[in-house]
Amino acid sequence: MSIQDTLEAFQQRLVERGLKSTRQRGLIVETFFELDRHVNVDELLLEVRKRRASTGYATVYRTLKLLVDLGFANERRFGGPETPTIYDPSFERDEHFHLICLECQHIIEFRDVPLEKRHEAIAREQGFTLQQQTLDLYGHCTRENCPRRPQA
Amino acid sequence: MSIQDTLEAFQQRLVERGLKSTRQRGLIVETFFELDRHVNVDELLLEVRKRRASTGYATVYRTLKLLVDLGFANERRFGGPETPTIYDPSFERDEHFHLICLECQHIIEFRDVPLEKRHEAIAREQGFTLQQQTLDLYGHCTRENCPRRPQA
DNA sequence: TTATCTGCAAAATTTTTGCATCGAT
DNA sequence: ATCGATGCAAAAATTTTGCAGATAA
Repeated sequence: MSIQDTLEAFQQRLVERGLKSTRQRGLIVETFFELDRHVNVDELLLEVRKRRASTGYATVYRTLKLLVDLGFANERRFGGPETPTIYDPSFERDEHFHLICLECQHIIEFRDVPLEKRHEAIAREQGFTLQQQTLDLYGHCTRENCPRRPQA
Repeated sequence: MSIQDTLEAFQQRLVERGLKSTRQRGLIVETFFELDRHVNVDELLLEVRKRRASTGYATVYRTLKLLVDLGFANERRFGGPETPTIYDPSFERDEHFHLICLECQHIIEFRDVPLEKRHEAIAREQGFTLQQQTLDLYGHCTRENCPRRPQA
């Protein structure tokens, strides 16, 4: 799904909800999807301000909440209160899971459909209708520059 | 593992780290494990103050962080920034996963050893040494008093 | 005794809100 | 024209920190 398509889908959802499709929202959402990675509010605001300097904090917060409500992003925090809240682009139940390095904070995303199905089955057994799932695996990675990289 | 055992294990870990075993810490930790459920800082402080009214916020925060560092608790937030950070008692790799009702916030904990193994295997494939894992399944539950309970 | 811990209050952070103005429909 | 959206600044909420006095080793 291209950025253009995603933007259009977003605009459409806005209208369906009786909300307005404004330049500001378009700009923020477009920037968010172009970056196409985990961002915190500051990073996104900074990027948006490169294009329109007068953009306010509140608008970015409000637009991100909107993205979450409409299912275009997930709000996450990997770690305790001191770690920043980040926003993860996601389109339509395009579930993906995370592997997080506790040392260098490097994050790998991966998909695993059988696992998704398994989770659904578990939820069903417990009388739940599954809407969303998050799986976060924390460990030590093997990247060159990881400070606690296992020796070869 | 009894509360008494857990308390002792905690005290021992403290000493190993060159930290002091104080009444305050004992009290807070004991209260935390007696409650034996997800609590936020306020709830815990309230409970601790029933036993010793002069207890300060900062000490509870600091002790909870200690519990997390020593592996006796996990710091979690189920939902966006508006949801409270909660602390979940956990002893020694006693992994458990969560099913969260999006309507009534009811939380079911469950264990699933095969799933844990599977996660370990996934991490290994990606060159990670797994240290911790969280699986959160969000959906709608079927409790009597759940506001969005499916009709029978 | 000495280093750590505690409680308080202040500070730092993060997120939300009120309100006047602006912009989309 | 109307009603929602935006930007600013202030407020609220959450978490951390500095410091003086208290406590454990």
